Amino acid sequence: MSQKKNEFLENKDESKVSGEVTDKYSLRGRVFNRIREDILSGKYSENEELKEVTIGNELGVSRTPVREALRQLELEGLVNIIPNKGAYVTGISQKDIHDIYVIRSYLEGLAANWACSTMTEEEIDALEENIYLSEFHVRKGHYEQIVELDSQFHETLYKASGSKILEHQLSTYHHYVERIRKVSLGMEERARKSNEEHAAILEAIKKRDKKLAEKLAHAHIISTIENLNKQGL
Amino acid sequence: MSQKKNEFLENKDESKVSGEVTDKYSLRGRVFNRIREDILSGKYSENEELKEVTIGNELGVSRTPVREALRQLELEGLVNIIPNKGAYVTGISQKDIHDIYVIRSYLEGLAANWACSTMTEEEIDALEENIYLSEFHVRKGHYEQIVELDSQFHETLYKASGSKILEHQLSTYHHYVERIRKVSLGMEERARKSNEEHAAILEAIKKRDKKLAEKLAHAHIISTIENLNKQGL
DNA sequence: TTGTGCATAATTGTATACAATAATACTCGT
DNA sequence: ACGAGTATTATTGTATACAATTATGCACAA
Repeated sequence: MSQKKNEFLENKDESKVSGEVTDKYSLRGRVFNRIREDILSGKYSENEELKEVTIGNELGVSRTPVREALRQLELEGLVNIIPNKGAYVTGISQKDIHDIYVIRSYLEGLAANWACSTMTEEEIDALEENIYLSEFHVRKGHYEQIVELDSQFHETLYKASGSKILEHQLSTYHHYVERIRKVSLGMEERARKSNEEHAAILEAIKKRDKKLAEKLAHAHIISTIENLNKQGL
Repeated sequence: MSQKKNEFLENKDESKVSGEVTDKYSLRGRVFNRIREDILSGKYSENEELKEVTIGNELGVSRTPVREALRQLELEGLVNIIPNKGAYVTGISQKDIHDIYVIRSYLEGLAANWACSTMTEEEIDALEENIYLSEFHVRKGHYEQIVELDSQFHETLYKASGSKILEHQLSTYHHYVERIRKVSLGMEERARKSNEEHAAILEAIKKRDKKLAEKLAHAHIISTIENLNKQGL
């Protein structure tokens, strides 16, 4: 075998994004994330066949981790596996992304509603700090940090909802549209407005006003959708 | 090895439930369904460790299909895998079930709303037949068929929503609570009422009245929750 | 030329072998 | 008796071998 010093086998640390399910430090986990990334980024085209040996060779690993990764991606809906035939890229369309945001608008509302009952003081403090910090980075134009803080805000909210199921689902969607979020928050105008909306949501939760919190969280995502439309996404 | 004629290896046909992701005819698919069933039915207790070889021996298969199944179950949230340690049963609590129904109440509403734009004549016909047939089986007390028709009704609605994402998610939840649904629809009173609600939802969709369809579909699931509470679930 | 059938190759499905890691038990000194 | 350190075992992680299935190509007849 060519033994071509594959950097994939070395690269053990990536930015730790919250809400991860798959193990980042096993080969399977890394193959999983890699393929997912490649699908979401459009490296693979719709309906393209993903062959276990080919991917394995590209990444310098055997079929085993690749197979496991593909099976998991099937459950995420990113690949379609036809038994005894192969794994085919499903990809996600513009409409899919739109649908995810609409679904999220309901579920984030629900999370905010539930969080009114279950959010702890520590979580409130964490969100206040998040908003404060984010304000700073927006002024400075630190987009990397803005995106990370946005992730943290939402993940904290999900956890604070007190529902394992809801948290799991929202995390999945949130990660799904990670790429899109980076573009969206790349506009200063939107980043600022988004943070203001976060602040309003937190205020409602602090007052334990379920209806208001739900409405604001819902509106926050709708507002994101409108922004995406403006950007032609 | 003991070679104890394991019936698991023979049993190739099970009731074909719609919305299935995993292949029922591969070993992996059958192991997956079996473990899921065992977790949902309470055969495994919370936090119990699932060892690959043990399960493999019980089912008369090697570790490979078991591993793949466990990795998939991790994504469904039914097991928690700690790298290099093991797979532990997460199970789903009463609260989880309740949460799923609340989430579904929103998403089924959304599905009904969207279906107003996208449902075809064929789908409408199928649902009308479904309701008509279901009426018959309710009168006769054929609970097996009632549950199957209920599944079909909802799966058709999901598909008619025209959203791959929404369909996928609702199917997953729907299957998650399959066991519960059987109990719920086992009450004649509820089975009858449920079918009436289906009819009302379909009428709204036929009139392409999005708001009404959404409201009725939402209420249908809420109504189911209330029924479950009545049954002490 | 076209299409059918068979041989061959490519690919997935499953089992097993080997490697790495974590859990357990044991030894030995105090 | 007790604990630290180490050897042993158990278990998971990955690679490879073999089996089953599907795709491909070629021969050959109409």
